[in-house]
Amino acid sequence: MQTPRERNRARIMADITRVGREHLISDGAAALSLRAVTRDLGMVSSAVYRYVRNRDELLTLLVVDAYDELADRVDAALAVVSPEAYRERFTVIGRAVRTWALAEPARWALLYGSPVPGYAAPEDRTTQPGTRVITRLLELLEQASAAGAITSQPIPKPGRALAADLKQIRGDFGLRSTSGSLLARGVLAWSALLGVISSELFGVYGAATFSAPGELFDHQVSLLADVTGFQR
Amino acid sequence: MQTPRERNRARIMADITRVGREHLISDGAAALSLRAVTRDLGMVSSAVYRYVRNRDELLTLLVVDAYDELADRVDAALAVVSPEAYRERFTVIGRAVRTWALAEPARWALLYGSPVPGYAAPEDRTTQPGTRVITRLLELLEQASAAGAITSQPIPKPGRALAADLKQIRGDFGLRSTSGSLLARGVLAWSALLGVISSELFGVYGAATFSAPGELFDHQVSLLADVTGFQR
DNA sequence: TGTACATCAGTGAACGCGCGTTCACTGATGTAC
DNA sequence: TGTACATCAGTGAACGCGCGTTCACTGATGTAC
Repeated sequence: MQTPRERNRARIMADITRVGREHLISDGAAALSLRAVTRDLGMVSSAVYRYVRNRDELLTLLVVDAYDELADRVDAALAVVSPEAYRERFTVIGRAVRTWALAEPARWALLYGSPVPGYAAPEDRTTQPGTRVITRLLELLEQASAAGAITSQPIPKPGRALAADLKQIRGDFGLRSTSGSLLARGVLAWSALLGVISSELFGVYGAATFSAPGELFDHQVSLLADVTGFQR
Repeated sequence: MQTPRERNRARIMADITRVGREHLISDGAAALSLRAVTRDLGMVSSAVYRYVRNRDELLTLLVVDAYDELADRVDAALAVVSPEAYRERFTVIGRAVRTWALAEPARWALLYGSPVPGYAAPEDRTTQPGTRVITRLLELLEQASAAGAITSQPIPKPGRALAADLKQIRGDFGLRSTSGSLLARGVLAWSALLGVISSELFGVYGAATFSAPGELFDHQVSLLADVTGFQR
């Protein structure tokens, strides 16, 4: 049902995204240049404007593309783990995220690193893909909790405002079994995971400190599973 | 003992750093421009080269400046807390880091956000200031541990390579009382802290999700204190 | 204390480069009858 | 099926901008005797 023109357009949009990814890798998001991308496609610089409104829109394409690829990897990794192996599923999410980040550092930086100066991701286009992974994590908490597979812990009581926020989130995501306290631990686990991965990727610990970063990561994820309450 | 010339030079170096900081805030590190900084100082663009070898050196100045200011804030915050209040000291480190990050998001991004494309911080100049805060954290673990104020926890056993790395670090930092397992938890706490702060600062959770980010942070730090083993 | 020379700070012009975006245009593809 | 018109894709020139870095230079500051 596609005309040749439509097919061509789709192909070129894909090409733009692909070349944009490559430029992200070599120059970073702040230096991403529409002209350079177009040049690599063998077009004249003004031709991109037939496909993309401006530079910000190219960035948005790349953000959405990256969120979706990351989430696809997580979903693929989860697909081969038993739905009842809650702790393992947590570990698998962590490992899949790290694996993608190590393979795609520039795109990781685009999603979870410093904001690109002058660019604000449009929420209406990035929120859905951007919440796919954390949604998986919340689903996992919900299922584990419903199955009684979460260790209750004597954690500090959230303040009033925090408790209200947590309640709101539980409503938004339809979490019935997940307590506010568990949700708070899940949020910490996710932030901590981002921190652990970014620390490794961005070189916080220096090159020579950890010779086996994979072992360090597995250990940290295991600790995070403990805090969250996943039974061993 | 300073000649007028030396005094002038020192003043201008300070001016360059100050204006550089301002540009970092408005444009980010990747777009930091020597020319723009010099222009703001009322000099002609080529004049900076009397003070700074090139753009990378300006970035290094700003990195060192930022690390030192952050560490100074942490030290100042710790100074008013009893040396035996171990858990509180942990909390105070976390809060001081967050407070600085919120006040100086661009400089935070320079230190702990995405790497600046094409720039590598020279280890001989940035490692010392860059490790000041984590050194405080490790000292705290050591003291708390020596005082028996750390709860032992049934944590996963580190693998061989990780165990060797941890042993090396304990040697480098002169940690006698700190076990490898405690050190690993401390490293997690630090990475997680970076992740929690960057998540808030870089907008990982969207603008509307948490109405009281300070409460969320305190709660998360408290959880991290638990994982690390600080007694309540 | 005064002078001759050396060092330093700042100037202004220049090199060569890349950027985002607009615009009038040509030729190809698609659509209505 | 053929033709007339509308839409679309890509061109090439242009606008106005900013960048890092080098270089020969002038005048001010510092130093040795």
